[in-house]
Amino acid sequence: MGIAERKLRQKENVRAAILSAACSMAQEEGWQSLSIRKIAEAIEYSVPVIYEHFENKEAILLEISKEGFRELEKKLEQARKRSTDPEEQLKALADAYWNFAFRNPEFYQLMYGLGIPCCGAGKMKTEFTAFSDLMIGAIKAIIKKKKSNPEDACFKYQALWSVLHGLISIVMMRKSDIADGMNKKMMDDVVNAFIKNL
Amino acid sequence: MGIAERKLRQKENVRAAILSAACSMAQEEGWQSLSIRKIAEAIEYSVPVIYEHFENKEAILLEISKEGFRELEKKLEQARKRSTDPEEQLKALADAYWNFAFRNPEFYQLMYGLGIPCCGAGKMKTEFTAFSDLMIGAIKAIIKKKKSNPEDACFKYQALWSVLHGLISIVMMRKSDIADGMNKKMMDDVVNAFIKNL
DNA sequence: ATAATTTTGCTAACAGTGTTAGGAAAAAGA
DNA sequence: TCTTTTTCCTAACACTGTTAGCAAAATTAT
Repeated sequence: MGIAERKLRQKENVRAAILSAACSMAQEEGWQSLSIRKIAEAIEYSVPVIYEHFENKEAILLEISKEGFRELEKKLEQARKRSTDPEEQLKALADAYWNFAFRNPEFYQLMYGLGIPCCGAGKMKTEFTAFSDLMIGAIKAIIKKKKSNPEDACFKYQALWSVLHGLISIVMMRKSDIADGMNKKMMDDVVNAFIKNL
Repeated sequence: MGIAERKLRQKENVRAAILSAACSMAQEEGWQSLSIRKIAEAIEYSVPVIYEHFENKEAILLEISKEGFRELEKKLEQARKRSTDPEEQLKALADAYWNFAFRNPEFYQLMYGLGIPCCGAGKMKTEFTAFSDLMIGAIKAIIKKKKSNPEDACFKYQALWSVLHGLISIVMMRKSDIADGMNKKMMDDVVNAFIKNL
């Protein structure tokens, strides 16, 4: 009897519809404006049906997040295959990583827990400037001492800032998902290597 | 007549109480569980009073975020002053930056828009492993080709990951607050420099 | 001191959120 | 055909941010 199978298939369809609706809604309006009720309306079912497929909203987002990781991995795998030279491979990997992030910003934000509603976009220029001045000052002094190219100061600062913030935010948001190794000692090593290379 | 001044002072007190209550509540339970009603209860006023001091919830968070930047800048300034050698200064700056982030995680999260409720902590190990395998593979191959120290592969991978994610998330969340310069071209430069130093 | 006016701060509501209890209708099996 | 199971909805609960409208208190003017 194929009845049970048809039912299972239908159930699977509803589940897929939930994820698909959540995805496209997030892509259009961002995660903040995604609600269970809107999903229910989109899939033309009532709200409790959603809870038959997912324990709660977080479970839906978790699933989509995992889908994001799978998609990213696929892109990275494709990129790696484009060359046999490891240097080219690494460049292609970084390239694919960047492209994935900015072609699927909603996915990326979900995957790394980015996106508290209120970060005051456009209203923090002075704050960031004050911070960059401090860092660039020290970097320029080191460059001068080493007689390296002073033009690089700004670029070097941005690289250092990125690595600091990246490391911190990965450890802060994903501590329980990553290997130990990533910690303060690692940051010290990175900073030392950075200085050595100025 | 000091009446007007007293009133102004009282009003300022309420405003400060709002910010203080919001801060300590966030530190205890995180930003997600902070609500206007809870703030109102904490300062022993009714809800609409809060809206006489702040346009909306976002304005409160924005203010606290700015306070965070000021605090961070203060710590960085102190760190810089501890030495006259620029290399020591830069190390101290990075150190202070890290410490600020992990001593005030709520602040840091607010400042960089970290912290969507549902990032599925602890449930993404396999996903991250798949990603790291790809990157470490390429890195190890380059190291082998260059006959560098193979022990460094893991550390190098973490550094590259950090800088990629840091750069992306800064650009993604704070594009309108930072100087241009930070873009894909910059990432390419960073990756090239990284490869050169393997 | 009394009356008018402003300021202050409240209650109560609106529209939205995630989540769940309980029951009606439809489908399947006996 | 009757019983049982599955499916799915309405309605509610306890929250959320936000605001309209009103009562009481404080200030100012008469």
